Amino acid sequence: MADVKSGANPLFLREEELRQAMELLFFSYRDFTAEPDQILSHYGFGRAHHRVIYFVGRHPAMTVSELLDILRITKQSLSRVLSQLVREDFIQQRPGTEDRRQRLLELTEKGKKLESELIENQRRRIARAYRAAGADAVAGFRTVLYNLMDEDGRKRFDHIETLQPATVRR
Amino acid sequence: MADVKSGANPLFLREEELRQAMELLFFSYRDFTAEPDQILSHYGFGRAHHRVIYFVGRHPAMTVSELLDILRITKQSLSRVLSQLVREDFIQQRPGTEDRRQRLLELTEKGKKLESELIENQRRRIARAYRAAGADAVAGFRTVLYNLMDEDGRKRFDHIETLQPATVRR
DNA sequence: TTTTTACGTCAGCCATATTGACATATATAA
DNA sequence: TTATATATGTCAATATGGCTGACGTAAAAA
Repeated sequence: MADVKSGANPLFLREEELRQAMELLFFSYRDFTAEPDQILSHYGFGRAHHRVIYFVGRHPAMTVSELLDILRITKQSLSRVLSQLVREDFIQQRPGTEDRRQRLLELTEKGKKLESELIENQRRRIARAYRAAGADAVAGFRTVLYNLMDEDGRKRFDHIETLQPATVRR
Repeated sequence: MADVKSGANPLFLREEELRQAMELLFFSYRDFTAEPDQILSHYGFGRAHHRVIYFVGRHPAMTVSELLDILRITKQSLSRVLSQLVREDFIQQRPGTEDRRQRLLELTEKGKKLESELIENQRRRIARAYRAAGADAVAGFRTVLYNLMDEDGRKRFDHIETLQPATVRR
């Protein structure tokens, strides 16, 4: 109770701190994905569909390659999920204007509706956690997750100034 | 640069903050599990084996029911993975002393070696992130993840005073 | 003694990932 | 122009890790 930071000195990462971090990640991720998984199962979809819907919603006119790069799966794996989403009219494809080999991906209205349903669910959870934890904690949460990523993945967030090392440590 | 907390006011969870949280979780978890997955594949194991090894290592003499409760999978699913680990001498079982129906689970020496290998890998990543983020950020990271969990999962951490709401918010 | 609990197992199904091989259309470089 | 590289798709086979349902055994508890 005395010292909020007692277990957090990174220079002395003791067994308990280490395990605590691993378990917090495991359990929070488990719970974070459980409800969307539930929703998706009503549509006969799984977590893979969620990821595709999410990133296409995030980056309209995304190409297949970009999506593969984000998801880090093979095109064969993506193909099954993506073509299912296209077939059932959640996502639509159109040829690229500059490069007509590309299939630019967009959510249809139906896709946007599902996207909202999934996002709203997670929004509630995140809002609750952020509110309970407070603004300073949220900043710390974002900074640690950012640094947990590979160099490569961190680039994706480089436009966000509050995540940059220089601005984060006072 | 000006305001570290600019994007973190939980009362106004804007689209960008929401998406940022979702993506930080997705990418950091993806990268956090990628290397262990690599190691495990050398043994012909997957992430499911990792989870079993981890929690048995964490709680020696754990029963099968406790493990099922943590992992939230069916006993049939666990059975395949667990019996493989027992067969290949990573985990050993012994009857409970009080209740002889139970099979108490323990890591063998071989199991402990694999556990260390996996933990050491993640320790480096966590240590790096903690060091880069700083102690305050670490406290925030832990607090947010804690609150992201279901009520139920949070109980697992209730013995850790630095995660309790009263002590976390000044 | 009966019922419940802890655990295991068999059989079959499904989702999601993999690798390898091959095809097509289009862009780009020689 | 021709050759090569790229973006995408698809077929086939395989593996992992979930699931449900059914059934069985040993031991605890009522």
